[in-house]
Amino acid sequence: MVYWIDMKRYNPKEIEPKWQQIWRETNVYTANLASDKPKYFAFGMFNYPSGNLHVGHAMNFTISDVKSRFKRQQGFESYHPVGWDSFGLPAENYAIKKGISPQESMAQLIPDYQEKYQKMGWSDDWEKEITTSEPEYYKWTQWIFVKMHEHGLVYQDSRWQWWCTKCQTVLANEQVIDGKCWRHDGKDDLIVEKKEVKQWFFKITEYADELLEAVDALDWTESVKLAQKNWIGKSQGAEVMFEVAGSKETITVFTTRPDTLFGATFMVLAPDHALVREITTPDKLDEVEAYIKATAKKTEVERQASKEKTGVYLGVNAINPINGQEIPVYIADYVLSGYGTGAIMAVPAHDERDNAFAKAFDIPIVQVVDSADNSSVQDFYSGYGIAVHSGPYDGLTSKKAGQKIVDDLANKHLAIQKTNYKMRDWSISRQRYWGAPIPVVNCPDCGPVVLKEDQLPVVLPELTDFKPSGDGRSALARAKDWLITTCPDCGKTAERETDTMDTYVDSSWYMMRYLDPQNQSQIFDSNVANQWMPVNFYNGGDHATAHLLYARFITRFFSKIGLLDNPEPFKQMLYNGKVIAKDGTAFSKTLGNGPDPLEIIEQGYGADALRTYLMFAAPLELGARWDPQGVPGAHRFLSRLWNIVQEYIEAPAVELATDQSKKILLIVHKATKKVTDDIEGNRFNTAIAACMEAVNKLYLLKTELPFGQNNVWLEAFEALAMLVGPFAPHIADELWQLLGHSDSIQRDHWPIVDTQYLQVDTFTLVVQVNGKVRAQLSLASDVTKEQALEAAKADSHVQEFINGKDVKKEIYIPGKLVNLVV
RNA sequence: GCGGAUGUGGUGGAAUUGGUAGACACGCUAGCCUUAGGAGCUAGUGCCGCAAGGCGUGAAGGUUCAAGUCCUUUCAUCCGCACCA
Repeated sequence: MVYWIDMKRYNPKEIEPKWQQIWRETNVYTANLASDKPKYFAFGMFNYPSGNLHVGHAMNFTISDVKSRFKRQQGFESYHPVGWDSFGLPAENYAIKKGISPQESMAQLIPDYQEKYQKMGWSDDWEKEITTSEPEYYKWTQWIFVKMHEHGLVYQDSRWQWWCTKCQTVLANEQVIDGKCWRHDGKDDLIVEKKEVKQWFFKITEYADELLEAVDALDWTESVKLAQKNWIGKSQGAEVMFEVAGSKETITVFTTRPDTLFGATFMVLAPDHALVREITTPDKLDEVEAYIKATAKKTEVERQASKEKTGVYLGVNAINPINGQEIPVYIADYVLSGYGTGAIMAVPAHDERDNAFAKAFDIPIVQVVDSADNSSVQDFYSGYGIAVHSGPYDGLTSKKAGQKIVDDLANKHLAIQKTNYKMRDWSISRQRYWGAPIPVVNCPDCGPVVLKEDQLPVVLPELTDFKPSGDGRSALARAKDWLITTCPDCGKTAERETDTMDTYVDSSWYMMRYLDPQNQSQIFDSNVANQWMPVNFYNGGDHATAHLLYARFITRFFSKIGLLDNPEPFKQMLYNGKVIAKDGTAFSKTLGNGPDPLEIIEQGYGADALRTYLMFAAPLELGARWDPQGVPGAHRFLSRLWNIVQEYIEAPAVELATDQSKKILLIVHKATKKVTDDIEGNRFNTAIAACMEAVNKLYLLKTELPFGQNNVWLEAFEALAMLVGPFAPHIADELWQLLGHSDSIQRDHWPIVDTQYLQVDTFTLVVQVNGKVRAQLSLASDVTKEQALEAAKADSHVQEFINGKDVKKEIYIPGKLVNLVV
C-alpha cells in the first residue's frame, strides 16, 4: 500500500532524452525500403520551415507518427519520412526580415527544427531527409518541367493576374484572401490589383476529367473529396456564337442552359474581355474605359459585396442566332473573364443575377421555361420544365429543347457542345528569387528554349541582394553572371528565364523522392516506388484543394510516362482539424500566441503527455481546443500507469486462481481490441480512453486480487506498454525495459487479441417496463429467452410496475434487455 | 447566396444494426495521506426532488415496445466556395 513512497517517480525529463538517444544510435526508425515485410508509408503534409515549431505542427505530425508507430509495432516496415519544403515566399520574406539570405536562414531554421522534431519523439527516418531548396532535389523539380514540356503540357501565355506589390509577384487565385495577398492580409495591407503577366503554365486541365473521375474511389475525408470536385467544377453545356450587328466580330458564350436561348434578352461581357474595345461604339468608349478601370481596382470581394448590378452598354447589339433578334451588349463586373468564355447570354427570367441586372437597366424579361406542370419533382427543383415562347421548340422538355437548339445551331456552325471546367491551368511562374529556376533560356532568335535533361540542374546563384528587381522580374534579373548564357540551340548570347517555380511544384512530387532521396541519375527508382506508392496515410489541416490536386496531377503524369504504376499519390488522406484557442479563436502564427510545444516538454510534462493530450482531446477531424489543464491530465494518466508498473516490479510473487486471472485478462484483451480497432479507424481519442479505462480497472483489481509478480499481471502491463506506445513511445520503451526486456518495444511488439478472454459468464440484463428502466439483473450468458423473461417479471421492483396489469408485449433482445409493455 | 459539416452536463467529448444517454478526461466538492507537491489516494458530481419518482442529447412534430441515432419542419454555430453563366 505504501510502496509508492520508495518508488521512482515518473520523470519524462529523464527517460525521454534517454530513449531519443537510443533510438538515434540504433536507427530503429530507419526504414529498410527493400524489406520483405508488409510496408506502411505515412506522413503529415510537408513542413514549411518559416519560423518556430508550433502546436499545429505538433498536432499534424503526431497524427501520422501514431499511425506509423502502430504499424511498426504490428510488424510492418513502417516509413515515416521527414523533409523540408524550404523554397518559397515565406522563407524569403523571413530572410528579408532577418537581414540574411534564404540559404542562411534555412541553415539556421532546419537544425532547430531537427532538434525539436526529435524532442517531440517522432519516429522520423533522418537518413532519408530531403530539402527542396537543394540542387540535388530541385534538379528533379526542373526535370519535371522538361518532361512536361516534352509531353506538350507546358506553355507560355499572358494573363491578367493578381499582383501583390509587396511580394512583387503574381498570386494564384487561392492566394488572394479577402482581396488581399495571403501573406499580406493584415489591416494595413493593400488590396491587390491585377496586372498582365507573361508566365509558364502546366496544362492540368488536360487531366481534369480523370482527376475528377478518380475522386470517388479515394479513401479521403469526404469534405476534401467534395472540394476537389468543386475545384475541378465540370459542367456540360454549349458554346453559342452571337454575331455583332454591323460588325464582323462574333461573341462566343458558354451556357449550361441552351434551352433558354429564346429568353436571352441581352449579353454581358467581362470588363476585361478581349472584344470590348473592338466593338464599343466611339461615343461609349470613355464610359467603357472608366468602367474597366474601376473594375480593375475592385476586388472580387467588393464586386460581390454590392448586390446592385452595375454595367455599361457598349452601344452595339448582337444577334440572337436562334431568332435573329437584336439584343444589347453590356459589360458588367459580375461576369468574370476567368470562367467559360468571359461572356454570357443573359436570361433574366431564369437567372437571378441576370434578373437583377435586367431590372436595373430596364431590359425585357421573357419567360421561356414553364415549370408549373412538371412531371418530375427533380426537374422542378432544378429549374427545368417545358419550353414556352420558344418558337418551334415549344412543348419540349428543357433537356430536349436544349439538345435540339444546339443541334440546329451546330448545323449552321453557330453552336457546339462543350464541357467546361472551372479549374484553370496551373500557373507555375513566380517572379521570385527563392525557388527552382525554370529551366529555360530566352534566345533573341530561337525564342524560349527549354533545356535538356543533361543541362540540369540550373543552379540558383547565391545573391546578397535577393529582393525582387522591381521591374516585375525576380532578383535573378540582376545576377548578370548567371543571367547571360548561350542559347543551347544556336549558341548565340541569350538570357536565362528569371521566373522560378511555384513551390507547389516542389511539394507535388516529394513523396516519391522520399523513396529514393539520393538518386543522382533518376528522379527516383520506379521499382522501389512501386513497392511503396501510393502513400498509405497522409494528413494535414490545410491545402485541401490546390496541393492535393497538384500532387494528384503530377503523380498521374508520372504514371502516364511509365515511372509509376499507380496514378494516385495518397491512398488514405485524413483532413484533421486545427488546434484552436480555448475561446474558440484560431491561434495565429504571425502573433505567435499558441502554446509552445517545446516549452511544455521542458516544463517537465514531457513529449509523451503532450502527444497523448493532443490525440485525446477530440476526434482528429474536429481539431483540438487547447485546454491548459489537458497536458497535466495526460501526464497524470501516464504517471498512474508508471506507478502501477513500479509497484508491480517491487512486489513479491503471487499466485492467481483461474477466475482471478480471467478478470485481469478480460480487461487487457478488451482494451487491446478497442485500441487496435480505433487506431486503425483513426479514432485516437477513444483508443486513449480505452487505455485509461484499463489502467483504472487494474488499479481496482489490484486491491481485490493478489498483486505481485505473476505472468498474468506481467501480460497486462506488457500489453499496456505496447498499447500506449504509438502515443507515448518513451514511457512505453522504459516500461518495456523495466518489465525485463532488452529489446526496444518499437518494432514488432503489439499485443494479440485472444477472443477466449473476451467471453464472459454473466451479463447485465436491463429490464424496462414501457420503455423505462426498472431493474438491472445479472444473468448467466447462456440464459434462454424464457428464463430471462421469467427473471425479469420476478424482480420485486419490476413487480411494482406490472402487478395487476396485462403484459401486452414482451420484447427480448438477447444479451441486452427486456421490455415489458403493459 | 451555394455547398459541407456540427449542435449531448460547468468544459472537451463517449455512445455497432434504433436497445441502460453522459464512457474517458478536465473542472468542482468532501475525506484521507504526506517528503506540503504543478503532488498522491478514496468517494461524489446531468437537472428537479428529502424520497419515491420525474425530466433530460439546439427547438417543434412524427414513426416505434424503444429515438442522441430514423423521418418532417425549424433555429444556431463553424468551415469551404463564392455573381460559375
